[in-house]
Amino acid sequence: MNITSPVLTPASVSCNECPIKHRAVCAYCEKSEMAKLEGMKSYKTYPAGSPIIFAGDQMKFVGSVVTGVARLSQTMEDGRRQMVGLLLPSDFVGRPGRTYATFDVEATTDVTLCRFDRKPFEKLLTDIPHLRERMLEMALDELDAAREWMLLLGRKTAREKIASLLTIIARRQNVVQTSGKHAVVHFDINLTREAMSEYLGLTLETVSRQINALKKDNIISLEKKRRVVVKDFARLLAETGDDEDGGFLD
Amino acid sequence: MNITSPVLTPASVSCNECPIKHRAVCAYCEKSEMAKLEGMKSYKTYPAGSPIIFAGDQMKFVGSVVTGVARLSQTMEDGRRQMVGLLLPSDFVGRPGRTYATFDVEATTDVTLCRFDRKPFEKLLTDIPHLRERMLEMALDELDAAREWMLLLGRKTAREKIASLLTIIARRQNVVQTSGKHAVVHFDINLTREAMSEYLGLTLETVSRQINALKKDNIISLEKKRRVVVKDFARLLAETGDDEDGGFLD
DNA sequence: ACTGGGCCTTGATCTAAGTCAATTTTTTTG
DNA sequence: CAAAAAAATTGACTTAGATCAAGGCCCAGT
Repeated sequence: MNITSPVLTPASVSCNECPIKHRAVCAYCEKSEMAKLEGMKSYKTYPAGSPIIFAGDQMKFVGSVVTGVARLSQTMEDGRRQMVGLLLPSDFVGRPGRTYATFDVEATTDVTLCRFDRKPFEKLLTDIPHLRERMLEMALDELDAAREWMLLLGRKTAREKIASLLTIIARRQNVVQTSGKHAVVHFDINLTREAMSEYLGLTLETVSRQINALKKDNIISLEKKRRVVVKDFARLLAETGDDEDGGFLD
Repeated sequence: MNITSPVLTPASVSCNECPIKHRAVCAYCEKSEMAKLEGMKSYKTYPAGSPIIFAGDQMKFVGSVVTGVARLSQTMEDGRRQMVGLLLPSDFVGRPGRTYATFDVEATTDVTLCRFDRKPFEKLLTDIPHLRERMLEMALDELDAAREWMLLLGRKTAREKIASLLTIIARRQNVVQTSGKHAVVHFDINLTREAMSEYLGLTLETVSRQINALKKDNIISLEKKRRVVVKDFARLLAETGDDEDGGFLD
């Protein structure tokens, strides 16, 4: 579902041709280091909607998302759910140093993971500085993202939340050119209204209403419910409540 | 203000006697490594209420909170504010590898930082594996905390938010013995109602009402507005909406 | 082509938390 | 110690978003 290129199968991909090699944990590794990882890795594909890890489970492996979209979420006893991570290709799954999972991970679209057994991976993490270096960088980036997300959850209105989500998804898919701020831009949101509501701390009805409000205000339009056309990206940005262009610094 | 022991002054403390040496970034360093850090460090004390760093500022230093409480927050153009980090002793301030600050940092109580110039510190981070190792661990812990916080912001009711905040503060001050779950426990919240509201994504009026509701329901009582007595910790925990005892795993 | 089941939309109503506006309590300081 | 400032409470009222409840749409499979 929504995987454009053919699904990768276990033994078929060498790290050389890996689509995420420049952004994943292994990004800084040298040839000899890659060889070690290559020897340990295995691919696994999870169908859309299926669980990858349950909170509380023992965590036997860690790995990188190669294709597809996965989500990290938390569930309360009475069923309230909050997404706490949106995992796209190159994002890391699992926390080295922890035996049990703290959050649920599930496949939103079909997801292929490049997996490593946790214990041996942890060993490599101490042996290969490049790996730890990249891991730290990724953790700090995620922390920054989590903090932006906290502002969204704590202070933004429903409309601002939707505009922010669309902006985030557009940015992560690299469909926005830094130049053409006013450009028309289109992309798929690989999330149901319900998944969006779990991301944003809203109900799915509110998500639906706000998306349609943005449509009525002529800021976006929809092709096929999950495909969004942003008529004027700058206007969408203005609706997020964030200052300026997002203030990209360093 | 609320600093129990005498305020540290710049040259007076050797790393040997540092109160946070077992939990700070430097926790895993060996003697020779500590010597390098010792040569670079300097203390600075910020009075309660004063800014430590503004978002957008150039980040000249990084460091650890030695005493006091600081907060990391984000402000929207129209003044809405959300706290995105609560920094207690041993917590790290600043993000290595970033030239400009993304968030505001300000002193909530008087705060003493153990500071390092950013550039030389980054150099040490690549030279001393122990430093990077601890840094990664701390970043991952903060990420987990941020994700719990996201659940709080996105899905919890005002009452659950207050109960959660009190629980978090009590835990961080180590006043809760894992054994005596039903024990009476008292501690200070070094935060104004407004600061609490910024933490929780509420207004200060709602914070006040909910604290008084918990008081009326005989779950807590107050001495001096900022000092809380939890009558029965297990009951407070039940009010957080989290499952069980917080499910401490590994 | 028909039908069943996910999704999604839309309307009516409800409510938790926000807003506005005084007080009261506590802390600071001259 | 009194006065001023800061923080906290409390009440009355409003509102954004939740909840409850139909329907509609769009494909996947027979």
